[in-house]
Amino acid sequence: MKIADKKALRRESIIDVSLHLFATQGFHKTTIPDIAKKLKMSVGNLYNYFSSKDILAKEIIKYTSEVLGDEIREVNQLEISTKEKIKKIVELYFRMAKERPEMIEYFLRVYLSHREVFSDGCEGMVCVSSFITEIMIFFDDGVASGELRNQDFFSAFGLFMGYLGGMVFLKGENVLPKDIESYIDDISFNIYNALKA
Amino acid sequence: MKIADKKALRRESIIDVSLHLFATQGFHKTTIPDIAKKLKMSVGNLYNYFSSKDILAKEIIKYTSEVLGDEIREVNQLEISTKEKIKKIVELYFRMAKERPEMIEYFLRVYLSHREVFSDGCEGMVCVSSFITEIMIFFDDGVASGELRNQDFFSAFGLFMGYLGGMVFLKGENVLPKDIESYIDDISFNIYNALKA
Amino acid sequence: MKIADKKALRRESIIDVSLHLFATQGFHKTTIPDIAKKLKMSVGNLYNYFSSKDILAKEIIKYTSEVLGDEIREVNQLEISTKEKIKKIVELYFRMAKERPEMIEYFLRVYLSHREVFSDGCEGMVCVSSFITEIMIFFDDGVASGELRNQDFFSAFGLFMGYLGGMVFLKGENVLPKDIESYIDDISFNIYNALKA
Amino acid sequence: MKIADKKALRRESIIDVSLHLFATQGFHKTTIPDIAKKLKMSVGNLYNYFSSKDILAKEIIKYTSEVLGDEIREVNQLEISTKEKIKKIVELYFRMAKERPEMIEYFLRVYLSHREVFSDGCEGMVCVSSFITEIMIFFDDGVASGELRNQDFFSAFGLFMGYLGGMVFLKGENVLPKDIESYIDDISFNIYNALKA
DNA sequence: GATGAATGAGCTTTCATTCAT
DNA sequence: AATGAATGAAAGCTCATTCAT
Repeated sequence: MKIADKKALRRESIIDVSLHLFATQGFHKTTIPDIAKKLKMSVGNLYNYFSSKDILAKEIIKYTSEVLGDEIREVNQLEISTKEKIKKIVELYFRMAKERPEMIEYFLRVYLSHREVFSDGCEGMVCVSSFITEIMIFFDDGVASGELRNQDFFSAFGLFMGYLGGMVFLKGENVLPKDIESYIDDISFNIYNALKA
Repeated sequence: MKIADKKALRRESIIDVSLHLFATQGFHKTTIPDIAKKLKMSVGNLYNYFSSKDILAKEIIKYTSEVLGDEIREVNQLEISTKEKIKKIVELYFRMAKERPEMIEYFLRVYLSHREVFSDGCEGMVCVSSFITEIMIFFDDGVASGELRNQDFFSAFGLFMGYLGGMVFLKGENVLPKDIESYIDDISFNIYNALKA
Repeated sequence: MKIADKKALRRESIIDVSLHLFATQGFHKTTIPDIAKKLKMSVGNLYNYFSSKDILAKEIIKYTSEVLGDEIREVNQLEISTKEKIKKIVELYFRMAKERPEMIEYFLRVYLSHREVFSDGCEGMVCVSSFITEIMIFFDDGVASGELRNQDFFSAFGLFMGYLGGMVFLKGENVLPKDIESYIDDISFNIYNALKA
Repeated sequence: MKIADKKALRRESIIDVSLHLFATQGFHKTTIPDIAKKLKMSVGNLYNYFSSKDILAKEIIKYTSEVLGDEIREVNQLEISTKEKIKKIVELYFRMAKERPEMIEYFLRVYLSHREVFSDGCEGMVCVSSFITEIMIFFDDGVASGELRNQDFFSAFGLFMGYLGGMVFLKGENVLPKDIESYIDDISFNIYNALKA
């Protein structure tokens, strides 16, 4: 394997481990030595890959946004109704919340609430644009096909994503009486009703 | 004034100042000396009122939840349709987000994302029960009057509060093209459509 | 003793100990824990007195400059000839270099050569102005009385102070074959010859 | 070109670049990777030429001392009066301070003030002997020809070099009101007066 | 010789908390 | 009740040096 590839792999493994630790233990409770230890890597070497903890946090949100964006793009490209797309998106969101909860938790618990960290370099959601763009496409397509009411994008975006985020937050607090995936139908239905033409 | 009253007042002013600082600067960026300084009080004395920073954080979320709960209770007690109540709640939420942004920001940026702090003593949302209870009453009343569809409470709660929280987050990120209060009608409409019978 | 006095004393003892360590071990080789340890004080508390290592370094040079300035002022106030004043100043400089070598060494080895540290806040010798001012007075008086040739001040200052500093440097390198105080006459004579009218 | 020559060239370019960086940024602020980067060389390879940062620093001072010594030797070999030689030396010193300030700055700001670094291997000025030797020759010649007063060498050396170093220091601090070269006459005059028979 | 990823001790600085007054 | 000096563990980050390739 080439050295460049090896470096890229190492880089991704750092993102992976940090994402996990930040999401589960919190950004401030997770120290650089914690991350290095889990990676069996020296602290100094970690800094060869990411020159500060804040920069690492920003790279993680970009990465996360891309992964989520890619998944939604696939839904956008399906030849199905907007109603069905909504369900697909809710499904994939909750599936991720179950299988790779770190990603959604990172969004909710790190990105959303450490403005000091993201204010410099991630202003105006530029670091989550991959994700936002796909939601925008979903919405525009729905409006274009006449299935969704034409309204301010952020009003629709806030509903969709605030709702899903809120549910995952409730899941994280262990207050949901049922498995989160059992809410898929109800929630898709509510979203569709809210947004339909 | 009695000494007990004086103490209660002092206690509230600590909550007030801390709420403000935590919400604007972040929980970790705000130090106990910062708070004491702003209160013109010694750190030692501050510890006579709240025995740790974490306990202070928990008392603040209880306080905030009560203030928000009280406001919603007033709406619940009005003799108006559920549709109108939705609008009133959206209005009061956005009004607070504008006039006393600390409260909503504290919810979003401190409570939501520092599980380490709130996990011991605020499990399962007990520290925000005043607020949740009122939303529950609102929902049950709506269902009882036949205006709202009978569905899992958390499914409805997630929609309502996730949506509002999401909008305030977007406001905080300065990405909303319009003043948040201009969204009141759209959002109330969406929520009503999502929840109506 | 009043608390304020106690604090002032503590502050001075920090300056004293740091001056000593910086001058003998070098600025970078001396760590804050080193200083704290020698003072039997905690690292954190040291930061209550000086908010950074650089600031501490700047306060020390001001302090040193004042002490030296005070000594020279006394000479300036004597009713003696300029020739005699030169000798007095050389004497006091070498006496200090012998009795409190840290001061002169600090000048030579810390202040002179860590521009990064002093560039912000001590530009253009403002931190050593107490000392420079007295040399200026000495020189102006000498010119006024007709004993010294009227030349550019810096040309005279460089001679006087560069010479004395150079000698102390040589002393520090242990290359002088004789005790530094035995050079007093020769050096005073040279300086006088160089500057006399 | 032979391999040995290539190595010598490389070695010199390392000295050159390091001298520049140490003199301008300070010894501790300059890292080995900084130097390697500027040389477009790997750090590992740099260590093939100089086995530690300290050793590099010592080689630089030797090199610098030789360059300065060579220049002064040329003056010593001229058939001119000691008075004229003084002026020539002041001229060359200030010319260097202007054209290749790194050298003089290295003397003043690195060699002079990092005793920890030079104490092992450069004791008693052995690393600057090339330079000192020439000054010694200058002085002995002047005494032999009857132009200079016979005094302790270090007393004369401290005057000459302390003075010149002091002036360059003042130049570096940007406090000199005039260009340093405009001081040549005054300073040469002062030095001559101080040392003449 | 040449590379640069990797090491890890050590640095400055912060801050929740305590406690003598 | 009130003060704020004092503590000290722990954080983020740096960098001279090594060594597998």
